Amino acid sequence: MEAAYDPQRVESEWYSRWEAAGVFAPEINPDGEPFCIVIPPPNVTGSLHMGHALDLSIQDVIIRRKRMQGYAALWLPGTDHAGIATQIVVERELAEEGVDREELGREQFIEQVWAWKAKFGGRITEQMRRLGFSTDWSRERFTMDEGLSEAVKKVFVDLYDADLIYRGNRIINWCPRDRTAISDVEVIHEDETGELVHILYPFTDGPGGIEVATTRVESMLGDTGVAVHPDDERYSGVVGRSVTLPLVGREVPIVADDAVDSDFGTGAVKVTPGHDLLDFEIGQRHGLEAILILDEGGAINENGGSFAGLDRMDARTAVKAALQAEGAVVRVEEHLYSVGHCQRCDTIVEPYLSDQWFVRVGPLVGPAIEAVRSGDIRFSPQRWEKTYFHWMENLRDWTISRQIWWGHRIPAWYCDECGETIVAVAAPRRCQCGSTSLRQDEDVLDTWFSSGLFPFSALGWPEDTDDYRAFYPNSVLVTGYDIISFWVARMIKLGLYFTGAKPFADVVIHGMLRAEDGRKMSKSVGNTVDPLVVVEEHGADALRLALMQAASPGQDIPFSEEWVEAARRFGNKLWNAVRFGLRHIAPGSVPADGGYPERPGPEEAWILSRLYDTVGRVDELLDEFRFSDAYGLLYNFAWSEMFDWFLEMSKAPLRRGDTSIGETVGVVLRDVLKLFHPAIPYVTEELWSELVGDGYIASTSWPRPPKTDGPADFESLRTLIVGIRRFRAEHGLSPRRELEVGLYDPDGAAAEWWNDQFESLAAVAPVPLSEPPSGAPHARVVAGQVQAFISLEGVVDVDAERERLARAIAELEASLAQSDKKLGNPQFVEKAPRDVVAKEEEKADASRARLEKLEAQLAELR
RNA sequence: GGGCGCUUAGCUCAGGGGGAGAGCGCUUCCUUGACGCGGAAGAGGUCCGGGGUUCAAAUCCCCGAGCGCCCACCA
Repeated sequence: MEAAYDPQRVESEWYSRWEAAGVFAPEINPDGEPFCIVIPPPNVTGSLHMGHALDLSIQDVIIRRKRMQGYAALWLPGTDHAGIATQIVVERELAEEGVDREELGREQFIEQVWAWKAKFGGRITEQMRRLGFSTDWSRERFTMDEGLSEAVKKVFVDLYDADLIYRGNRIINWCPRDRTAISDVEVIHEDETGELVHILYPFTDGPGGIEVATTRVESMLGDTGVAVHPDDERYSGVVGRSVTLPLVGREVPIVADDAVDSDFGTGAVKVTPGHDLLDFEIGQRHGLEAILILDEGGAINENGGSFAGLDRMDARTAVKAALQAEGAVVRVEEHLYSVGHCQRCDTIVEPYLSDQWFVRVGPLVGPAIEAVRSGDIRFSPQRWEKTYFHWMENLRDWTISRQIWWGHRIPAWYCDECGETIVAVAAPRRCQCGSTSLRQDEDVLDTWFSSGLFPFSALGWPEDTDDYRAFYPNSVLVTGYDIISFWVARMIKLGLYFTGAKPFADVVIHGMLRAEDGRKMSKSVGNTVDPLVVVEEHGADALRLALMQAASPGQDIPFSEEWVEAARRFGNKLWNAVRFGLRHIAPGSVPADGGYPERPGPEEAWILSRLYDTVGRVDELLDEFRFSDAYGLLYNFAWSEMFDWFLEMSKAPLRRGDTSIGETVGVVLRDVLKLFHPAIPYVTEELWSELVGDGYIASTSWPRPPKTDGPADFESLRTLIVGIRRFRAEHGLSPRRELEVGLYDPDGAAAEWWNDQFESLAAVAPVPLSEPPSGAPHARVVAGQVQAFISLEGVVDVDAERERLARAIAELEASLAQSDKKLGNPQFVEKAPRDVVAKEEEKADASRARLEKLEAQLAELR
């Protein structure tokens, strides 16, 4: 075995061997009970970021453990066509070559995107391989695959037939840069300080006027009314009258509507039905015309008169100036309000009246809420259910059409002759009116429409495939809280509606990875950390273990390279522990499972009992998706107990040629490798090949050590050894300095095996005493009934030891005083549980006994 | 306007009614044949503040402060 741990070397070969051996591809029969996770499909043109690394590391830990536990464990990978995001990327690329999308035309452009996908679509999946994720690539899916596209069409047509999809002329969010509609969840609201401009609209039929206020002054070009609250006495006389718009000259009515908030501003609101949702609704109720004043690129159109051609932001300035020139501006004040930005390109979005397709979500919401409320689907941590409910209960219809080219084209055709709309899976040849002049809708579907089907469409639905039958519903879904509304909620709604079953049983929500300073990682701030760079430096195992240790459920994580370094040191430690083992055990001699000694020696019994306990607790924690707790516990077991104590304790027996303890070293090391394998697959596989050499750790069984009772006197031994070490440290004695130590043991608890350990761990050879020594001064280390007496003669200054003792006595007295106070409280003795009281009594007794001995010793030293 | 989260060691964070923890950093010692990417022994904490419940509160409840996030038709 290589002397030094080199992550890059260790991580270079295993992945292709796992893949070639089909380790990640489950057989439905007879491998066992199915267990399935589908990946949140990343953008096909993207590259792996830290968030992916966290998300996928969690999934790999879950799936690798389940696989080891004997489940037919499927982790299904895939990528998302990511409509707008991908189109933007390809457009930008073409623009650099001087090619314009419009010039190219739709078909050619789409060809270009497919070419782009062919060229770069493998990048992110290669990166996933580098990180060691055990997805079954033989089942890889792409959201625009033929099968998945069929599923999309079927879902669209079925929802249309059920009147759950409709086309309508509504106010939607429009991104002028991307020139498409986007859904509510794709709008990011940010608070910004702008101007609230108060304008006086003069009455048409007389003097005076009505004052309105707006943050988007240019929208007044499209005003077709003014609204006030019906109960607002200030305006009771003006409802029914009309005002004349400055600049525009249009005469518009004053209406009364409940939606108006009398307490805001002047209590009168200008109504722009074409560019505001509330105004649209008011307009509908009062028959006000909706006038569009913006074109698709966000510039003022011909309805804006002399302002036509100006970008909306320039128009804002120009219209305000023109109004001021007319004296129509009453005042201008600063105003904090929230502005919607496009999630993809950060452009300010506009409310925009347009023809779009919508999913009527109302009827889908009830079952989706019930599935979570009843516990059929569980969120973990549970508090994220609140977010889910809150979002579900406040839903508006989902805008699903996008005015872009890359995506699933809407399966709707319009007849040129009669205007009929035909929605069908296959392109219709002729209309019912007989016409063959049919045009397909130009729009494509929101990307999330297809990803919302992924848990079942990726398994072959609507075909009744073996995979669908075996792996649906999925077992677990792992994702960040940022896409609960985009994705999780929609999968639940659509899954329940179309399959009649929940899409998954557990939803594991993790936090966002942040930069070291706690801020969001963002390309524009320039504080992103590329996981592949980290992997190159420290290895995939180190990054993965660091993420798992930091992944406190549902909580954001500031990324810190220090953690990765620490995790890599753990890999190094593990490496060297196995290297130590192999000095005493023949390579390949450790069985792949079992092999626990039937009559373990005391050191072995201790570590086996600790192993048993650790496996039990780790299993509980992992079943509850508490990854950081589980790996924290494992880390401490491996390092503090297995390596620092047991391996050290094994040295003396091994030197004597004790083969039994060698077997135990091998078996426990093997189980440590197994327990860590889901998090750090590479180094554990490499070490497995050295230690066990049989098959792959990736497809072996999860540890199941037998229940073993550790030796009752282990803690006494440990106390004495630590005490002697401490004695040396506090007196500045070299670890090599010989000490005369006598061991007084009235109960005979100090067995023979202790001698080895004293020699090995404390570098002393204790002499058994039949009674406590008298005369010459001694330091004393007390562990229950057993006491170690360290001769002070010629070793340390008696004064120094006296001081040391005095400090120990003071500490002990303080703790004893606390115990006595508790035990002296009758309320405590009566009301506290018996075991708590008993424990406290034990503690007090032990302290008292120890104190007595220390005081006796102090007296001896005078 | 509504909701959620966080506040614990110098730093970054776990924990969650009865012994205050980890990593990193810090101090002292150690060239023992697994590992100095290591070992041993330590120092360091009014668990944000104030009330309450309880025999017992860092932990549960209420109030407050600071920070962060999400949602909302904030003209």
